[in-house]
Amino acid sequence: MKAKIADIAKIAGLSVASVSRILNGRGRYSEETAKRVRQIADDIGYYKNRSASDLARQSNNTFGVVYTNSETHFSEPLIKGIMGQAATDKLDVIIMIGKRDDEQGLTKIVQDMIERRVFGLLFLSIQPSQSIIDILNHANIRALVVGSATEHDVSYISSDDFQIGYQATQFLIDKGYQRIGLAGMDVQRDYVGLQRYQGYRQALKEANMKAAEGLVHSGNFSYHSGITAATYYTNEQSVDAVIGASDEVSLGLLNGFHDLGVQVPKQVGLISIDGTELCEQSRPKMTSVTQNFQLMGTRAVREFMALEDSHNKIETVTIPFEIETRNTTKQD
Amino acid sequence: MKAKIADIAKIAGLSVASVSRILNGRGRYSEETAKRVRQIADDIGYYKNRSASDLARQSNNTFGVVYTNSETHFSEPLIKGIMGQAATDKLDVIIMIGKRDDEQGLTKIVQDMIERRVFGLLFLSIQPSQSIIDILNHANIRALVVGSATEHDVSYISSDDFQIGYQATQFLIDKGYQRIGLAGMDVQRDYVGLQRYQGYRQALKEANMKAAEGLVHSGNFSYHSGITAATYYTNEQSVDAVIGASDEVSLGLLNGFHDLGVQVPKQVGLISIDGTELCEQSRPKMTSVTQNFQLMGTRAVREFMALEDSHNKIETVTIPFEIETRNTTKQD
DNA sequence: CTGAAAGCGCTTACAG
DNA sequence: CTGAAAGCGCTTACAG
Repeated sequence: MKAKIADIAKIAGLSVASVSRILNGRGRYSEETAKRVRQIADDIGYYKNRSASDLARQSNNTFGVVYTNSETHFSEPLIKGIMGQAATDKLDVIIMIGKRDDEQGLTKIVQDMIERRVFGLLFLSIQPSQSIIDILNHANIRALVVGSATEHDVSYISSDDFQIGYQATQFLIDKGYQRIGLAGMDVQRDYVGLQRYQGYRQALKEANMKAAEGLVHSGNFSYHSGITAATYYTNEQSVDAVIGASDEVSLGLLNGFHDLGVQVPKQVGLISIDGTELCEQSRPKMTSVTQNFQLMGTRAVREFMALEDSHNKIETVTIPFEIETRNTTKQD
Repeated sequence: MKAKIADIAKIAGLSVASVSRILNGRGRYSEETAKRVRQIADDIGYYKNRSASDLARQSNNTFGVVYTNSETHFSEPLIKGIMGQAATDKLDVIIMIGKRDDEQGLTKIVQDMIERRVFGLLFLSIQPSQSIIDILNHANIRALVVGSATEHDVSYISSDDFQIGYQATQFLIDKGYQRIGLAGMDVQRDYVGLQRYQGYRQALKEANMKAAEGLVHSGNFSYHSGITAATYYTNEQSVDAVIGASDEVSLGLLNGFHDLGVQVPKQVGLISIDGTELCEQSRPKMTSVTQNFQLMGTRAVREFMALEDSHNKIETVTIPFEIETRNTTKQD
């Protein structure tokens, strides 16, 4: 039988109410008896029953994060930022993991989170469908997509993907590259892909370069997408340089080119998007558009907190990125 | 105001008890009214309040997993195995993330899990201290370390680390390597490190080779450990081949050697321990002792289930591994 | 500073 | 097949 407040109360010769107040540091009580109560609680191994507490309080201070740890690598800094800020804000976070493109599984997770009455839900590396967003709205639970933009009706915290596409391309053009490929994402159906693609086109246009359709190779942000893109660019469509949609894609490109005897950066330049540790752990190290994922995580929970009182909608937040030159692009 | 059972009951003209039974599929009721009730629940957007439910049932079916996503890479398949099995067993899992070697943070997480009254706790990539284990025992919550062995008083599911050390060494000896290094873990203070080291010594001994102390280079399973080990083996202690304590260590070794102009496998052989996707994503691809992490995850939750009734202690389980030859060792 | 009491939303014997 | 009632362990006005 687990210890409960009543047990403490009996031993201390106090009422349940008083013990509750003391344990929660709420209301008035003498520090003297408080000490005794805490001692007793410790002695009998008391742990608050969260279900009872949450039920009585009719609220709780935990928020949920759902993410998928597949394909992409940037969840780590995101989580780090989130956990850090949650800790300083005395928030609890429970995490659940979903599979990408598993609508049913994701729905189950979301329902679970609703049953737990989390006060907010963060989506990492996942784009919730509109139907899931509707469920959340209906249940009156704030949702926030962090790490990537989305076309659906939720707020998000991410980099400016148009600018990422634009500046990555610009960077390559400035280096003197002519035929610039874009690989590893679906530039038609994926919202992020589309934004970046438009930035890419804009940069090319401003440089009076044509954006040959063949230069874009589709994919799903995975290592494997990079591998197949490398084959494509080697056998079917030559390029001077390519922009990889994620670090995984870029590593795939790097390895794929390597396996085909194409030298990077001597024969083809490469710039990656994300800038996680993978860029430092490849040889050659990869030049990248580095996103500030940790800051996104931090901001995400701050936004939630700011909303505690005001019932405004969460604003969409854009986090700055930077380009880090490493060894997969021409030195100048 | 969130919908509750009473609301449904009123609309349906039933008692709260009946609605509860229907929604949980417990007890007898007519399928006819059941249909009506479910419809109403759906219409008004009802979601069970888990706190109330768990409190009333005095139990719940969620277990917790705590892990750290740092340094090491094998949490992915582990989680995959866990989630898969949890889904088929209709179990809920909540995840919390801790930092390695953050005793205080870990304690907080464990307390949180106790407050939530999880019926079991899995530790991934983390070795809980004895004091944390004591807390858990005291709170009467089953704990299980998965992915690595531990000297503390908890059950665990892992590979046989002595055998890993032994067979990796044996493999290298069979290939004709003479001076065999062991890098990336603390073979004195880390339990896993110690086991593997003993296997390593045993294999050398059986081959009548001496285990020069200088061949072992300490570390913490990280990429960085690999980098420094490569420098060490290049400048201070020559080796024919080295065993990397994890894929991260091995990648560090590979890159470190590369940066120093040492060729793998031409000048030095390398075998990694873990066998995650990293081994396929490096160039050359890394030969590895491949552990079956996904199976460990699956088994972990199965063990929990098996214990539902019987109150036996969880047995320690050993999962088989295999050696996969790739390109960082001599071809024969 | 402390206690009695109501209530949070659900579940579960028990009785019918 | 259905309902009235007690109870899960805590919190929180309210009264003193």
